[in-house]
Amino acid sequence: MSKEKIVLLDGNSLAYRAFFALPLLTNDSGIHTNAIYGFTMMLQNILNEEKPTHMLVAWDAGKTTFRHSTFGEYKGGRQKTPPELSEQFPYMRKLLDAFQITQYELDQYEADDIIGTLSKAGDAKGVEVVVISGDKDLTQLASEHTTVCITRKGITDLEVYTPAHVMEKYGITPIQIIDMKGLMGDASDNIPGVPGVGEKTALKLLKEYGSVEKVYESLDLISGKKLKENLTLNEDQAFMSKKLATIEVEAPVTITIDDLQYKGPDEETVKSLYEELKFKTLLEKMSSADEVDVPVEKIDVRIEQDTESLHLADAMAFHIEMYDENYLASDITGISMTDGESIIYIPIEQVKQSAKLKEWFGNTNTKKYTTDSKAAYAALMRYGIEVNNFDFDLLLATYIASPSSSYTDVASVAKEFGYSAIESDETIYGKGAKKKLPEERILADHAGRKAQAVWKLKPIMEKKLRENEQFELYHELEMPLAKILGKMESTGVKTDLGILQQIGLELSTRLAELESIIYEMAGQTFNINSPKQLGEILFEKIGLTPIKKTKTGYSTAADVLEKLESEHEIISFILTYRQLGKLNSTYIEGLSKEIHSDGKIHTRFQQALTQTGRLSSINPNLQNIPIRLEEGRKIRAAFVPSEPGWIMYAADYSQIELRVLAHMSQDEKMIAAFRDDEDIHTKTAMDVFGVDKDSVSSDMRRTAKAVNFGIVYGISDYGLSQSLNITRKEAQKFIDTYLATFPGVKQYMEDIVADAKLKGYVVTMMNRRRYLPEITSSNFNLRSFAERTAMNTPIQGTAADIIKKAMIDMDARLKAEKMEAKMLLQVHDELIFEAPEHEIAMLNKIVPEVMEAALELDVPLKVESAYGLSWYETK
DNA sequence: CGTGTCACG
DNA sequence: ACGTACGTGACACGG
Repeated sequence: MSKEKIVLLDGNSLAYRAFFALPLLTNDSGIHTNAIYGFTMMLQNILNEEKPTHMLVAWDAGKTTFRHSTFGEYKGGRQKTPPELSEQFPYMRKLLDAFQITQYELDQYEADDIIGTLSKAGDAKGVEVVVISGDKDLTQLASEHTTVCITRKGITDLEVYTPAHVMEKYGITPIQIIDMKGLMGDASDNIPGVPGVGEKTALKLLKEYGSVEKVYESLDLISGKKLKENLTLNEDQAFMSKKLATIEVEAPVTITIDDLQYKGPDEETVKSLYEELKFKTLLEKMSSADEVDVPVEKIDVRIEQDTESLHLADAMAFHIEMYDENYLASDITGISMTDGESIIYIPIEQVKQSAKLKEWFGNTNTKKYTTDSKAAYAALMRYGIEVNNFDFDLLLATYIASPSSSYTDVASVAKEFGYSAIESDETIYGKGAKKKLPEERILADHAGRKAQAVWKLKPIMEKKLRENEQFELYHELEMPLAKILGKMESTGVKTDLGILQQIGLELSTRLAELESIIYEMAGQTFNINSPKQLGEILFEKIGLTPIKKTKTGYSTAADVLEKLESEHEIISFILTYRQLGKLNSTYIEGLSKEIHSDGKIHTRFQQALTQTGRLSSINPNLQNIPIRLEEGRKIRAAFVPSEPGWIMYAADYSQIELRVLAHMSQDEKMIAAFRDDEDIHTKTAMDVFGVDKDSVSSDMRRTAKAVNFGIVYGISDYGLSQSLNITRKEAQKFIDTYLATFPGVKQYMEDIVADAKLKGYVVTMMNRRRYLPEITSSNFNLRSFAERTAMNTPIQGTAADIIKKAMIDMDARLKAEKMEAKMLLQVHDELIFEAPEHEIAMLNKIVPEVMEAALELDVPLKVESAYGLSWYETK
């Protein structure tokens, strides 16, 4: 056991320091976080640097202390604690709890006194003590065993005061600091001292006489008439000031040094708190920094050169090691495998030549456990290896068990579930420009550890999933889907570069025209794409009325500009410029770059990312190709079948979220509307406005549609007012009428929020969970957001469950029918296929059939489909 | 690398 | 009173 080291922190002082050192940061939930953030930084720094065995954070107790009975105006005239800081204290305390650091406060005493008392106790035991504060007064505690660190500028820079340093800096001993304060006073604590005596005079007097008492004993010897007069007149005040500045070292503290043992943070709780506070950098640091400290146990990985004599078990964990995260493009460096006993690593050269390995992966009887089965499937596919019978996927298991934890690499997941021997990929490969391939031995060990982690984590994760009744969701929905998505990604979508370029040419011409018109109207050239410059032109030079502000200046968002259209003719040109610029940069230029040598775009679907169970699409995103405006919609003409004589086929669920809501809420009227196959928005308008079908105006239908959307999103009067451009009062009236019309929906919304408060999470029909810890928060914003999420997630998530199920069924059906048609894309409520023309009739039959039967609800699911020679024509 | 904006469901 | 509709990803800008 190493020597004891006690760190004592002055909580209030450091919190103030952090608060004023950092700008007033607000996280996106609306709470101020600058002091919490700074405090956390300090804390982590201290823990890293000092490595204490014992630790305490002392807080000031209430308003009055024993010092006030000595001097009523003690700390008088001090600014009240700003409310922006006050609101942050509870979080700092929570954070300390999560770090499992002892906190202490004592009625009538300040943090100083607690620290003084405990540091003296430590001194007496001969233990090393480190005191940390932003208040220089504490330097009086410096001694042989006690060092005092005072924050310098910024938040992590500390000045270390040992008795030697105090002597060097002031020429006095630490204990004389008290005398110094007695003579010169302290403006910040409202300690008066002796008028006319500042730091220089005080130090001079102390160097000569030693203490306040000695100074007064030797008054006659002091030179300087004015000084002598001041000292004489303020004798009582000098002694009182000294008393006030003296830190109590015998305060009646009820804890002892043994109570301060520090055993390290509770990582889970710290992490969830960081997540709550949106401390992204600290979150990332947490996983990488901690791993350095983990003693990495030896691992015995055999690098296989001869794979034909290899023995491969019937169930094995494996990991495909790749240099780049994009498994659709990056080369495999090697494969690690384990059967729970030995661990092997097969370099890619051996993998390529091994018939045995290929047989094992393809074998439908051997079970495969891995970190990311979709990546493994797609990557091995490129090497001509087909994988069958995945039986464990760490990425998906983690996602289902805890969707909020963002999965960066195997190391972080493994760590979270108690297996911490893996280094982060960043540690192994380096990052940024320094990223490079390490030598084979290091790579083999690293990959080997991952396979080992998969093996060890399988039973733990499966148990957890079974406990939560999520095993089926994971094993029968997400796992089979992973492979299907892998196929879709590998297949890719054929993209006609010529069409993109042609549209691009037209866009460029029009953009140039718009640009010169805008410059002329503005009377100068400027960067239209810069919100800052655009704001200055519109609201300062031209003098339009600013409607909304952002953190950094004027808002120039489309909804703002639209309100200004009547004020100046430049606005409509800017709006068009923005719209076309977006098409050009994101879709024409962006997509062109993504076309591979096979003439196709291969997006990747993220299956373990969204909080609701939806997929997302990246590199590029094919789930947000324009459709609403005709000019953008034309982009879809570039997405074409990969073979001559084939067609594109698209099928989408009609109103799937509202149908899910009808089912889940069991609202009679809504169920009836869908059963009768009515236009739901028109029906809503009829009921809400109390008119018959023929009297529903297009405006009424539009309003009803917006309210329906609002209901799905977790309605708020403000949100609806924004979308309809009406007042909040009017919006609230619509909501009230709506909920009175659909009492089942009202009941459901109330129940789901109440249930979420009780359980801490909400579930979809297939038992997908979303945890909502903030639903009980006292912060209005956080709580309201969680409440809306509670209403929205079961709906959006169930819709996601349904289409995932449809994709699995669809894949099986295409196979059963021996069709050539290929599923290419999923866009939340629609599926896009390509197929030979002669399969159209069959697709028209089976696609709607399968999609509509994916899950049985109390309302029918309805699918609409279309086909054509490009994605554009599937309308 | 954070912010603003805008594309989709 | 509080100040937002739910879920995503990509691009340009500017410190």
